[in-house]
Amino acid sequence: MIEIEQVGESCCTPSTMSDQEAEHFASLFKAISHPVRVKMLDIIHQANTEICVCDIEACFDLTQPTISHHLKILRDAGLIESEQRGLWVYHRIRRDTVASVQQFLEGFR
Amino acid sequence: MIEIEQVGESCCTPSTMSDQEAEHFASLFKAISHPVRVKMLDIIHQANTEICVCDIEACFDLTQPTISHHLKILRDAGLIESEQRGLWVYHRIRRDTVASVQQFLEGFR
DNA sequence: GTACTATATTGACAAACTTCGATATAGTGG
DNA sequence: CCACTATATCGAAGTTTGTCAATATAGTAC
Repeated sequence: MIEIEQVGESCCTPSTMSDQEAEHFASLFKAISHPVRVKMLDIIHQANTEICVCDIEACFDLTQPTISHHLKILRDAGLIESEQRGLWVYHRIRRDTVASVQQFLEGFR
Repeated sequence: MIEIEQVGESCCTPSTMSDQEAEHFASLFKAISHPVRVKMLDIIHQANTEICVCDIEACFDLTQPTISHHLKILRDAGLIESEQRGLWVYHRIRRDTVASVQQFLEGFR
């Protein structure tokens, strides 16, 4: 359970950000916060909309369940989308989500 | 210990990203991957270069050591910088670091 | 010097994360 | 149907993270 209690009047510089928004973006950042997943995003991006799990596996010294786990985290966060065709599952970046993270950071400049 | 072994020739879509780069940005994302720290960045940004720890404390239902811990994570990641003046420590966003994260994400669009 | 204040550090505990081996699911092809 | 392949899920072990209470540090004011 996360506790972010906004004390309202006693907070001298009230945040314009809701707890929901903070949690939403924190979970997005958490999804990208592992070097394997950072590299996965790059591999998927480089592959240009067509890459399957077995190809991704070949890039890492990790077991298949671990690769599958990291892909699920990226998928659950909405950072990639997956499509099954036959036995293979293909992946691509969700540019809308990446853009929303970028836009969020724009607020801190 | 993190293991990202690039298998070279067997990887059909070689990543253009070095392991170092992946780890660098993963650690930046990790620093922002907690709702308290997301909100802290917003509070510090809203305060416009002048806010001390005790002011930040007032915005959360957390103890002082916990606030100090989260601030240290942001500082170590280079996302904020801190300056002591008398008893107080003031904080501000490091726009260059935020910009570098934005630029990094630009590569995935 | 002492008393006080703001912040940092330490140590402990619970919760979450990462990884693996084992197993399950689901599609293909005989 | 059976054998095979690609991917997902489960369960457990080890590591990391978040939080607190207690304590330390360092600056201010007397």
